[in-house]
Amino acid sequence: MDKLLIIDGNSILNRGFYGVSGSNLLRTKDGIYTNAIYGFLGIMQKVLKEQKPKYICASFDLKAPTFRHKQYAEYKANRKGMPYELEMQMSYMKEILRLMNIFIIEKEGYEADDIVGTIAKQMKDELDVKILTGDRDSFQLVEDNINILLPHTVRGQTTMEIITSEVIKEKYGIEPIQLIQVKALMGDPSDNIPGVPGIGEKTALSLIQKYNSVDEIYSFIENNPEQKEIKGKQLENIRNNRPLAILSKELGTIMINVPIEYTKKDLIQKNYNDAELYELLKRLELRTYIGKFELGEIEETTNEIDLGNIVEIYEDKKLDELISLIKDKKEFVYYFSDNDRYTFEGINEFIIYLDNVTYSLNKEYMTLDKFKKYFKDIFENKDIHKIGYDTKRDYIFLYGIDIYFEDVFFDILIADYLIESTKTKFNLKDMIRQYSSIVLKKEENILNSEQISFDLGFNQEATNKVDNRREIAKGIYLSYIELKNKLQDTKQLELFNNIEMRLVPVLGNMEVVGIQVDESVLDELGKDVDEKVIQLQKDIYESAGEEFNISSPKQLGEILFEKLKLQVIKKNKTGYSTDVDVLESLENAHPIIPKLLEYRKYVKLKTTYIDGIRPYILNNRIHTKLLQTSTATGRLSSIEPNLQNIPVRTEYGKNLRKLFVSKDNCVLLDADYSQIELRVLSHIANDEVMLQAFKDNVDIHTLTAMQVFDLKKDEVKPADRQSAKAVNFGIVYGISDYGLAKNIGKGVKEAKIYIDKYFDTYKGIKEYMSDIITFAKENEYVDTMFGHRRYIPEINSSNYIQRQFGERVAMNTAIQGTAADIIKIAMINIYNKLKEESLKSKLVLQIHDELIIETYEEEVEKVKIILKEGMEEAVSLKIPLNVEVEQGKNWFEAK
DNA sequence: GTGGTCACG
DNA sequence: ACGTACGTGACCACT
Repeated sequence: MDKLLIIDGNSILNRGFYGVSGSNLLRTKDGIYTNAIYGFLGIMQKVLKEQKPKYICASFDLKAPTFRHKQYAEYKANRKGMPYELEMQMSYMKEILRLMNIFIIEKEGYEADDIVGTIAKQMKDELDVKILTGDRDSFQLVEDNINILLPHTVRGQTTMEIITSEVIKEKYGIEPIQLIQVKALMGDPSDNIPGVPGIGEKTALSLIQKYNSVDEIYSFIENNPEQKEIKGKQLENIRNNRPLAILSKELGTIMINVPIEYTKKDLIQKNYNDAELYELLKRLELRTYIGKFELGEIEETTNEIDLGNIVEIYEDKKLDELISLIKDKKEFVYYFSDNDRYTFEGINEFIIYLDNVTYSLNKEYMTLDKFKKYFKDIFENKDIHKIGYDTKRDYIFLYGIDIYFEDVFFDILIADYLIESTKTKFNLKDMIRQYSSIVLKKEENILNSEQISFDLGFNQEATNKVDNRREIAKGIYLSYIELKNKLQDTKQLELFNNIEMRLVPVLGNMEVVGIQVDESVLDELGKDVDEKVIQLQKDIYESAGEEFNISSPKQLGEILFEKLKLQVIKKNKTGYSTDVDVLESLENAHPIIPKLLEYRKYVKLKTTYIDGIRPYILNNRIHTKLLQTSTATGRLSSIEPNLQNIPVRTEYGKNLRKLFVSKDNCVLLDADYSQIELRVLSHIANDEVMLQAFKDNVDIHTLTAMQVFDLKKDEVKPADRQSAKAVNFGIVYGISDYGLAKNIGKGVKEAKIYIDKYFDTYKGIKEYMSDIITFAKENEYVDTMFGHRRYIPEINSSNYIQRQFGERVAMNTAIQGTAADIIKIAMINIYNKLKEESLKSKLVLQIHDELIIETYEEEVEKVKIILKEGMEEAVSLKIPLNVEVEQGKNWFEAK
């Protein structure tokens, strides 16, 4: 049977609007908002690709003064109007659909979902109907030939959940059509459907599962006055609110008889009006979709921008002139066009831009000696301002040829990250387009990734195909101007200059230096782990009575919950959950469980940490990449390999830390902040009680236990302290009773009492949490003490879950982010101090609240002080920061 | 390429 | 009534 795709236009546009909203909503240079359209097309494109429907249509609400009935008018009036930014996108969206020759159905006085319902029911016998909507209310339409495609957008990635009758039955235990009955009872506040007071989803579902419908519930009650199945307050509510239930049922029912006229032929998907569609998408600056909808090969050009001249430098006289011009102007833009940044040979071209002229120094002319002769001074002179993109890469490349690029003036990559810190993927081409409207001619001739790499394998031929030199140079320059203003506007310029830019050489240096490893540790530990894994595998097979892939959650789930009939604790999208929580709660249910837990532990150790790390060892050192632009809070992250999550919590896993050693004549100094996040919180919130506790150096978890559980100091048992610790962590994460309850394995009620007690004790923190949420709701962002800003559009979402998430983020970001800022400052100060004092010891790792320095034996005493004081005195808070320093030949000993 | 799981702060 | 603790990255299975 051919497929028909019916799009609920309003719902999907809404989805697009709230799904695609970064810091500043996507808009064109003429100020047309396009984020909802962007999201709509993204979802639609995905569905078209997956479903390939032969028939297609879309419907939209059309408001009119005619209403279904009087109550409806009131109901409608109560609904929140569309934001202006969304409303203005509606007509463009319809126009795009028209140009795609997609049949649009609207009818005065009817909503999109009613039209969708009507068409679906009318066409279900002839066509395989798929309804694309983000509205769960539409589930009631599902039947054998009608499925719902429900888009989920997570971090810009769209996935489609297919809702069939089976899914509904599985999920709710009722037929799809009965969802109307459920809704009649529970209501829906967001849609102003009242429902029966005191009845929520749980009760409504169980009632319908039992009695099938609202009517049957009422006849049951009436015909059995003696019944005891429904009783008390609930019975009273149901009995007294029959009119509400009936009204709610009516309001919650999607119409399937809207008078609309169309023929099956109207619904056929025809060809797009390519040329016009192309023009419109271009005007809306939605270039990605021009490609995705295959609207031909588009040669985009950059109009109206004066790219300036290009000057090829091929003789020393010209180069001398350029150098003196640079020294005169003291500021220039540069870019290394390359296919391998690790070596000088990998650079194809070096471009410099100033005074609207692009200078090109190509590799035939620019030998290594010449480059060093002319540019070492330039790059090492901090009074000459260098503006670039991904300057940490440049630092590393230049370091390799003995040029020490220690003062970065402006990196547009990092500037862009500060402007949009929730973004994780950056590339030069998009950035230039966004900030300068210059469009690079072809993808292949610039690098796509901002990360440094020791083994980039770019194809050299592709690299020189298109001449984009002026576009890149001018693009970086214009981005710099634009970003500088944005940093100013968002009050982040100081953070950018004093912290982020000064951190670049620190991180570059740490990457180049790397950390020494003793590979024999891996060999020995590997052998041990292998043996354990093999034995455990054997035990598990025996216990299960068959062999299967233990690492497959699917196969494991079948064994545990079908074959061994263990109790299902938790489910996930794909089936049974088998995570630690589940296994631990089944610990005594079957002898296979402890074996599985152990198996998982050893396999993790082997795959991720033993076999996983080995390939990164280069001349006995590991050079992890420290990313400065990957987290929303301002923390760093570590990749290839990740050295910020090396095991420490279990005795056995900890042994891996013996892998990380100091080189000859050195030791590792390891320093970490004690309770930095809580200290930061007490400072920001200005909470007297907690500040005093830190001043007196009392154990904060014990104090919390005393306050929250009403105990005297000697009455606090280790378990109490443990629970109190969880509460403190919870506060930092943005507390919720449910989350806390889950973590400490107690009831939600109990958790709530703890939280109330906590806020009773730490009144300043309570006030701070409520203030920060208010601030975030008003401004849709929060920031750290040093101004690192994070936008939280979710905080005003109409979706409860998203909104709650937004609130937790608001509470957590300033704390986590400020701590991140502080250790960055410490790193900068320590790095510079080591340099100033001509010490050879080097920073080698940062693990969020911990720094490791590979320290020469003769420098230990000096470095210890620099490290400790550098961290403790990074900032001055109302209370001291406490740092503990340890030393050892390896990381295990030094911790 | 995504989801599940698990390592860290 | 609603269903989650905050921030990351790597590995495996599976589609």
